[in-house]
Parts: sequence; structure tokens; C-alpha cells
Amino acid sequence: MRFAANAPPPMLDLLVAPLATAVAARLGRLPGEIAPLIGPPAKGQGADLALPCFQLAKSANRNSAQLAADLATLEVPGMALSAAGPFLNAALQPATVAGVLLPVLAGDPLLCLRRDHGEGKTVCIDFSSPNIAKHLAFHHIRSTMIGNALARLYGACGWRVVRINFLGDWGTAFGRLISAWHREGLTLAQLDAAPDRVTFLNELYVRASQAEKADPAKEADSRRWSKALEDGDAEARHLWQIFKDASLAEFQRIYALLGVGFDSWKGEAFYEDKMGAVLAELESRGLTKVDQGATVVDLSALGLKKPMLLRRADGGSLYATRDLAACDDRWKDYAFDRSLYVVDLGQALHFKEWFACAALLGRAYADRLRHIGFGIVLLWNDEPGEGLEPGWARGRTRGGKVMLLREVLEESVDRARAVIAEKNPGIEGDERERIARAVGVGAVVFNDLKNARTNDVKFKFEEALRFDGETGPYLQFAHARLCSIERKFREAFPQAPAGDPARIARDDEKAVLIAIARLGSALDRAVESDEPSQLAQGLLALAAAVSAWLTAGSKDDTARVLVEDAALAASRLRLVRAARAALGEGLRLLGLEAPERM
RNA sequence: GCGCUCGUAGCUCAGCUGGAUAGAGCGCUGCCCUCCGAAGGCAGAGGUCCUUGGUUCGAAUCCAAGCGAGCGCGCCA
Repeated sequence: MRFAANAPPPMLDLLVAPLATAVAARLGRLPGEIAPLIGPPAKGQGADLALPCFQLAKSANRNSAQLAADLATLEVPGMALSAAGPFLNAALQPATVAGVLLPVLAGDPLLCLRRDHGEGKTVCIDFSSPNIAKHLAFHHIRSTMIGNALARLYGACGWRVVRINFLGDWGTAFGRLISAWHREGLTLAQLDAAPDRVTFLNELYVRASQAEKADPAKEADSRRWSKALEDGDAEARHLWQIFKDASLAEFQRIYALLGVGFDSWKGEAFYEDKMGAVLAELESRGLTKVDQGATVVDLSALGLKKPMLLRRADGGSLYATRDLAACDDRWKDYAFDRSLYVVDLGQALHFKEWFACAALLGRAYADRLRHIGFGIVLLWNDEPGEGLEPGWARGRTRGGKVMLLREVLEESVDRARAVIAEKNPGIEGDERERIARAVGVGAVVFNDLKNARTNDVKFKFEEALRFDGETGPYLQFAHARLCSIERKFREAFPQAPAGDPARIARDDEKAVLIAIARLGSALDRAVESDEPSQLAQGLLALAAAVSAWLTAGSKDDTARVLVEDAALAASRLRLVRAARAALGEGLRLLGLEAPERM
């Protein structure tokens, strides 16, 4: 069983424990047997915890409704118990919840989003992995930000995290580029002068392809350069390195905007001379055979009907072999306990195959590999043509061009800047620019992370870049409101009293506390299922509770944080702090910034 | 043909690993700013949870079959 199956996380456990202990004592069971049965109640019951009594009744050979009624007579401090048919409901007093949680969070407000079950363990995360000399297209956001979020989520659970960008930096395209570069007599100065060096290389590539179609001699020249590059020719390698450096510099601009970094940039080229060993090992063990000139490995023993291709008929290497060689290298360097490959679901079979191949080779790491698949980006097509209905379609838009990640981010930042100028004209200059980036980028990133990763993402500019509803800016806004109240509190109460959890008495305040307490289990689920949306949904629930609470204060003066009674205000401020820290940390774990104003 | 991912409100999606009357955002209707930030909140209308069987005290959730959609299935990565 997985670790989380019957171990409630600390925060929520603090609330559940007294109930579990009391029930266990009455029934002669262990609290650890009862706690996992306690879950959220049905809506409209006015309860915070619920215990369905079916299983307990069965094992005690009793009627479930009678058992619930019996348990409802228990006395648990700070809780009102009631039976509703076969359910035991527990309504917690706000002050009780506050008394349990606020002192813990005062010590370390990030504790609600920290776990330690990854201590001493290492996870490798292979993500983003673009091809060089090509643009980061919009769809690259998926691998990049899912991988980034997972890296942070694992980190929050105590794992040592190795972030790997497995660059696509090898292939025949480079022979073509080198050939055209020479033919056109280009210089490094010209490349560096380009507004976008990847665009420069892209256009060179397009010209080269067209030229080759018209002239076999040029095609032959490309092939010569490809061969030279493979053979380690100094000039070819030098130019290849220039193309690679220029591409990485452009990538880094976007990674910086997204707040993403990597520990390893070893790409495909690095493994070019390291695949022979893996192939030789497979061959020497008699696991391979030759079929139609290609070298394949039979995986039928592991339930895969078709063999996997290891080497082309012309002797060229294939990327399954490259993945195996890279994995051996990572195992040697990091001795990982888990290794994630954040790659779209279209490649599921490829991963299944080479994972099986690793098992066949008896690799110790074979069962530590996980393919983290995700759905594709679909774009709305208004004019499909030929009488087809408008609808969601894979692929390109705007005249057949791929949508670039940078373009989408810039458009979103522009929109955010306009909204800030309108709603909060007091924010100007550098600060406005910084916040526009945080909000605009955050909107795009959260849109990508809020739903299950295996779903396809349906992208419409107007809808993905809106800032109302369940969006990144919605979370950021709730955070900014809390920050604002903290600022005003410091002005209004320079010498504030300490605050007392016992003064927390409102149901909407309790709802905020419970939403915070549930974040820990959301983090557990996010890591165990490699699913950032689990935390995203938890944060939406917290922000909704915060917004309802704070908005109540605009109609009802007594509901405000900043009431005249300084002791009450200070008490409520402790809740503001806890919620602000939880939201801010949750946003950061997903890879969004949490501005204090917006 | 085989495999993978899906099918929940008009649209886009949640549904905490089997629990009580299935929830949210957008859109629609009606409210709430002399403002602790309306990028917000409250209320309302709106669903044979694709179908049929099975397991179970209990199924949107697990199993099987079928229907429908998308994507893969030997020299690209």
C-alpha cells in the first residue's frame, strides 16, 4: 500500500484525532482504525467531519443507524455530535479548530504544505526537453509547467529533486543548418544581432530545405555535414555548439519568465557515443534479433506483443536506446528512488516498451520509472471549411502557424497590465510591470495545471486569458486582499495584542481553517499520483472560503478583521496570516508568483 | 484488429480513491460597493453522471461487455 492510504496528514489529523480516539474507546478499537474512516460530510448537514458507520456496525454485528445514534452520545470537547441515519456527524466549534491549528501555524505557517515522507529519497524529473534551433511552441508549456510543479511538490515532501532537461540537440537537421550557414556565408555576429536567434535559425532551416529540394548537390552537402558532425569534425561541432548556445539563450528568457530552472541539461547528443554499450549488452545476452535489417528486442515475455526497435537497418540509433543509455547514466549519477518522464500521452507505448526493456535487462531501477503522460492542447477552430462544424481541433491556428509560447505569455501579460491600470491605477512603473508578469503568466500556467493532466487542454485565447472565475488571478487576488488587510492592520494597531484563537467564532472563519488543514492531503495526493491539479483544486477551495469570509465583512461590520476591538482584530489577523501564507506557498508550489498587491 | 486516454449541467471541468439530496466556473436571471480590494460575494434556473449487466448494505467512483470521441501501433523523436 502507498504511504497515504491510512495516514491522515498532520493538520487534518489534529482535528480528526479527538473524534477517532473517543469512538475507538467506545468500541474497543484502535484510533488508527477509526481515523481513516472519517471523511468530509454531506453538504447542508452543518457538520465538518463525518463517520459512516456501515463497516463498524457490520463488524460489531449491530444496526448502523443505532450505532451512529449510540456514538452521538459521546462527549468530545469542542465538537457537537449528531446522528443522521447511519452517519455520525461532528460539527466543530470555530474556536476549537482555531485553538488546534493556529498555534501550530504560528510556529511555521508553511507547515500546512510540508510533508516528510520523501526524506532521504531522490527523484529525477525529465521535463520540458525541447528541440534546439526550434521555438518553444505553446504546447511546451504542458511538460514544462507540470514538471516544474512536480519538482516543487516533491521538494515540499522532503525529496531531493533532480530537474533534467533532455534537450533534443541531435539529428540530421544540423547538417542541413551547417551546410546552409556556409553557403550563405553567415557569421556569429549576424546571428547575435537577430532579435530572436531561434527565429534566425528557423528561417535558415526553411531556406535550406527549399534549396535542397531544388538542387541535389546541396542535399549531398547537407549529408556530408551531418556525417562530419557525427564523426566529431571540429568545425561542424563548433557550429553545432553555436546553434545550441543561441537556442539555449532564447529558451532561458522564457524559462526565466516562467520561473523554471534545471539541474542537468544533458541532451541527446551527450548519449550519442554511449548507446553502443547498451546495444552490445542486449546482443550478448541474446535478447535481440534482426528483422528486415533492423535490430529489435522481443518483449512478449513482458506482455508486449510487438517487438521494440533498437537500431535502424542503416545502423542509425533510435531513441529507445538513447533513453536506456541516459537512464543508466542517471542511475549512476543519482541512484534515484523514482524517475519521472513528463511527456505527452502519445508516447505512452514508447515508455512502456523501454521500461519493459529495462526490466528485461534486470536493471535495479526498472520499477522506479514512471511515465507522466498528459493530454494535448486543442485549439478552437472557427473556420474548419468544407461545411464542417466549428470545434476543437489539434494543431495550428492563425494561418497554419504554430502558436509560440512566448506570444501567448506576452499577450496574457499585456491583458494583465491593462486590467491593473484600470483597477489599480496606484500601481505604476516597474512594480506594475512585475505584477503584470506575475498575473499574466500565472493565468496561463494555472489554466494548464488546474485540471487532471491526462485531459486535453482546450485553449481559446479569450477564455484562457480571462481573469475571473477559477483562475490563477483569482487565487492571487485572494492572496493580495489578505496582504492588504495585514498592511492595514499594522497601521491601525501599531501595538497590537497577541490575539487569541478562542476569539475565532464565525463559521466562515472555520471554513477557511479547514480548507487550510485539507491542503496537506491535497499535497499527498498530488505527489502520489503525480497530479498537480490535486493541489490546484485545494487552493481554489481555500480561496473561495477566503473570499466568502472577507466579502462578508463588506456588508457586516462585525465580520471584519479590522474591528475596533484590538484583541479581536489581532485574533482574526492570525487567521489572515495563516491563510495568506498557505495561499502564497500553494501558488509557489504550482509555479505561480503571489504578488502582495495587484 | 490490438493498445492507451476519455465520456458528469448549454460550454469548460471538479467530485478528496465505494458513502447521505452529484458540485464549481463561464453563460443566463435577480441582488450586494459612503469600498478591511466588486479580478469579489449572495440567491435562482439548469443534470437518464454514455448504455447494459455484475460486485456491494451502498456505485458517477470498482469489474465486464457494448456505443461514441481522440491518440498511438518497426526503421522520427
